[in-house]
Amino acid sequence: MGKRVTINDVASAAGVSRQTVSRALNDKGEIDGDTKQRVLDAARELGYRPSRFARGLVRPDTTSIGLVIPDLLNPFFTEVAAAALEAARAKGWHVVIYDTADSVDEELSTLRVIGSQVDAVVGYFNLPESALDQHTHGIPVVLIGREHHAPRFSSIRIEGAEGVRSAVDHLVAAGHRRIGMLDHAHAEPSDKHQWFCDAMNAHGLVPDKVAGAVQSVDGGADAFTRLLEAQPDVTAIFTFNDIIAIGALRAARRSGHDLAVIGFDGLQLGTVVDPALTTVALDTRRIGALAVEQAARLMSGDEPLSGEDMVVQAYLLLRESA
Amino acid sequence: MGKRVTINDVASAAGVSRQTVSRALNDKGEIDGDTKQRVLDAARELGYRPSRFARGLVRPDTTSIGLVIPDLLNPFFTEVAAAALEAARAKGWHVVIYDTADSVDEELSTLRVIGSQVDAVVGYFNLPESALDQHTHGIPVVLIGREHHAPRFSSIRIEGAEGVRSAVDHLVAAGHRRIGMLDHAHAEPSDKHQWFCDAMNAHGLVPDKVAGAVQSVDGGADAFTRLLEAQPDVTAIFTFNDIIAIGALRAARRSGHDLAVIGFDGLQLGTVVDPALTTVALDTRRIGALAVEQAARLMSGDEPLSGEDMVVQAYLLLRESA
DNA sequence: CGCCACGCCGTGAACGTTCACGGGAGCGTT
DNA sequence: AACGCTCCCGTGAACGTTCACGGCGTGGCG
Repeated sequence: MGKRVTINDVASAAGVSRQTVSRALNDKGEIDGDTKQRVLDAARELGYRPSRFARGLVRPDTTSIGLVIPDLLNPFFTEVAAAALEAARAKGWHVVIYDTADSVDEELSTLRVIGSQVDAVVGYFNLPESALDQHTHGIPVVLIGREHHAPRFSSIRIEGAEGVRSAVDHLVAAGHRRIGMLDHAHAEPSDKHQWFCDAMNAHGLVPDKVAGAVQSVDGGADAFTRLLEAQPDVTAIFTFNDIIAIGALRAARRSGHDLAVIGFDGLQLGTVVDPALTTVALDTRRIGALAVEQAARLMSGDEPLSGEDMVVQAYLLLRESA
Repeated sequence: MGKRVTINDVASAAGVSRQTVSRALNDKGEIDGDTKQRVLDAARELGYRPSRFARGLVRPDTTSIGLVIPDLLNPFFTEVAAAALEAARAKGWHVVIYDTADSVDEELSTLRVIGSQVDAVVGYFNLPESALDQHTHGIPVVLIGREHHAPRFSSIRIEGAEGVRSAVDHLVAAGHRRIGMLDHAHAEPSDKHQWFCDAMNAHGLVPDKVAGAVQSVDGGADAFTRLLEAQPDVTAIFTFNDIIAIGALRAARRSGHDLAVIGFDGLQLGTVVDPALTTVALDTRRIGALAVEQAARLMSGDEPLSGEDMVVQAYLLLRESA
């Protein structure tokens, strides 16, 4: 392993000083055309690459945040990421994206490696707060859709009870009484499941059987058939997210069933399927923007957003599938 | 603007030395439990955040690359990004994602800010190579789907002629003679348009009218109706990408036309629409992996991939829409 | 009592770059 | 000839952190 080639190596190779090399590379003035070319040649010859760390040390004007999401291929998180990217760009920040594949192990290894790379961390975590605290080396953390406790932490609250209630109201008004849910496949039920049960109870209905679904179109189709086997008289279904809903919709159509389906997320994607997906929508742009804003406040020491300013309200988006 | 809080500030506040602070924060041994707690308290009190640059300077074991894409919301680029993320993670690298919104101005401002942040740049650019060279401050650059010339640069070639030929073959074999295309809306025709024309000519057919489409579902629907107005006897359509194809498919269905449609990209998304989209597919995982591999070779000074090793071949993926 | 081992802590150095400043050569002006 | 100006270039210093090393006190063992 050869040592790193530094600016000094280039300097002595070109017969000039560090500063002149710096001038040549950064297109500063105050340098002769010939020497500049000579320096550039020497740099190429030696395979010189400036160290971003040394550069950043001297000009610490750039901040960058780490965005941690479970699955970039899920359009919901893509939308959140795009929104965060945009908000960060407006501040002149950089965004490093990490995909944890919805696995706690990956979260840990991500965290372990994130410390010396970013000034703040924003995203979705399953890890307990103590673990986050320990592996995050003193930088601010913003949790999306989850409570926080440590002072270095903050959060964005996702409030879906009302939106899910509207969805169930809508279903009930249309005459549905047996309503099932396709939840995620994790060990403990999701928030959405709780909201669903509350809404059902408010109508004096008992939630029908719940099936756990892998978060993909096929996973949704799978869970749908399982649910229908166990509970054949279900006439409507609420799902953990739009991807699963689309899978359920496809499975329903192929098996000749005519069910009402309501998803969760409000993805654009829901408009291209047939029938277009009715869904409980979340403003992903707002989520991304709020997350960045929280990180900004945490880093500057300002009072973080609180109360209504840090919650994102879900709402029922009526299309065709219910 | 207060000055930055450094490790020394924390040290004197806690009545210890830098090194002890460092030990406390990084969970090293060789430190007393009480002093460790005292240091941690002082750090929180002062709002201390370690500088990632200073850290990286002493332990330059982490490399990170910048991934530049035109639009993260386009699933094609999302898939490429996810693949690159995965390949980078396997190497222990970090990926900073930049979204240029398909605008040359944004490319420039992105480049301007990227220099001190990453060790290499990978992605899709419209900027001329001279501009890239100038604003990239001496770090390696990998171009996707575009030729390179400068020695610091490299590229991944996208070869679609054969795949598009198969698509046209398939259409012709099914009896289609009047085949139109929905290209992108930029000033000059795309590579895909060229491939399409070549394939048509090989059959002695003349390409039918081409409509420019904004790259969205609605854009595709729009272009479809325009094309059909101008050329009512078209029976099949080839499109610039899957998003546009899906829009065309939807517009066709709604207007009662029964046309064959073939897209380009091979998105997962194509399986959830009805009929499932036949498409000329690209292996996005391979694109992402190759791009990262090229960056690795450029940075280590190894011979970059060349010839067949650096091309991604498109192939016809038959589903239901043609 | 002498010695070594060990736990805890501090000091110089180094990482690679840019900034602020200073200085010399060349040329024109007074 | 002295002065000033412009153009080009080099020298210390600084950025904030970790590493290697050395030092001090305390306790155990021979």
